[in-house]
Amino acid sequence: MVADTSETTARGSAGAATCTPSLTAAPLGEAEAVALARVLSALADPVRLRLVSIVSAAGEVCSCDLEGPLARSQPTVSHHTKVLAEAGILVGEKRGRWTWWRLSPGCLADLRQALGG
Amino acid sequence: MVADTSETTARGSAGAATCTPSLTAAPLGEAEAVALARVLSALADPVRLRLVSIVSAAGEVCSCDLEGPLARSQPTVSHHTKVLAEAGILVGEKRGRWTWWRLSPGCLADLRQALGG
DNA sequence: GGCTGATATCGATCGTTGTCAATAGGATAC
DNA sequence: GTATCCTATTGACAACGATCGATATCAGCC
Repeated sequence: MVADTSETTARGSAGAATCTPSLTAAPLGEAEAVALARVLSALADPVRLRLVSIVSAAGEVCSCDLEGPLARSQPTVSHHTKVLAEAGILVGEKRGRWTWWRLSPGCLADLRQALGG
Repeated sequence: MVADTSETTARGSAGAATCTPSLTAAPLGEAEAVALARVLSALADPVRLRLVSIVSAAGEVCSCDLEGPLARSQPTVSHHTKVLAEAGILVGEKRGRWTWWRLSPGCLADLRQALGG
């Protein structure tokens, strides 16, 4: 048990950058631009950038360990994790009372590629 | 001649992502996060993404050739080019009555690297 | 000089978003 | 069951940003 209790990812929302064509290749279509902008918007916040870097460095982080380093209230931290999860950047897993967050594998790589990598 | 008539770049504003450490390496500092967020914010808009992709595909584009493809008014296009220039993503050069825009060399590569490349 | 055309700025509007206090939801411990 | 703890949601407010019409600035032409 434990395994996959309930992937809080909200995968249904944004497909992330998962098959975005390169920015620098050809003129972006309207829909592609909107999809890419959604992922970039999720990252375009200092608090969320630091949140992602903390998760990335630690591999896996509990929500309760984010309030301190980010110097934000619990609702605000919850809000930011939700935004990042809806963008497909973070994956949340509930274990008991705690929610553990980790990076969605390949997401940042996809984003880099969309940026002309 | 011609050369550098007047680099409208507004280089004085944001240093771009020019020496941002990797997001995935260590926890980002406050200032670094703010700097990176500024560049990402500039890109986190569908209109600006398409603008960048148009410039990237064409190499160099006149302002007057952006209104049509972007389906936005002239003041709005001017606003977006200004935002991108202040973020260090676009470089503008005035030649006569026209302003020509091109990508700031290395900027996107720097950004990709900051994203953990 | 004045006229025309390209771009930038100003002002206003309106939707979005970051933030927190208060509250609700859920899981564990007693 | 009740208490306790962690997380999510709600509601409100302030700040930001995308957009456009009107106007200003500036370069070239007559």
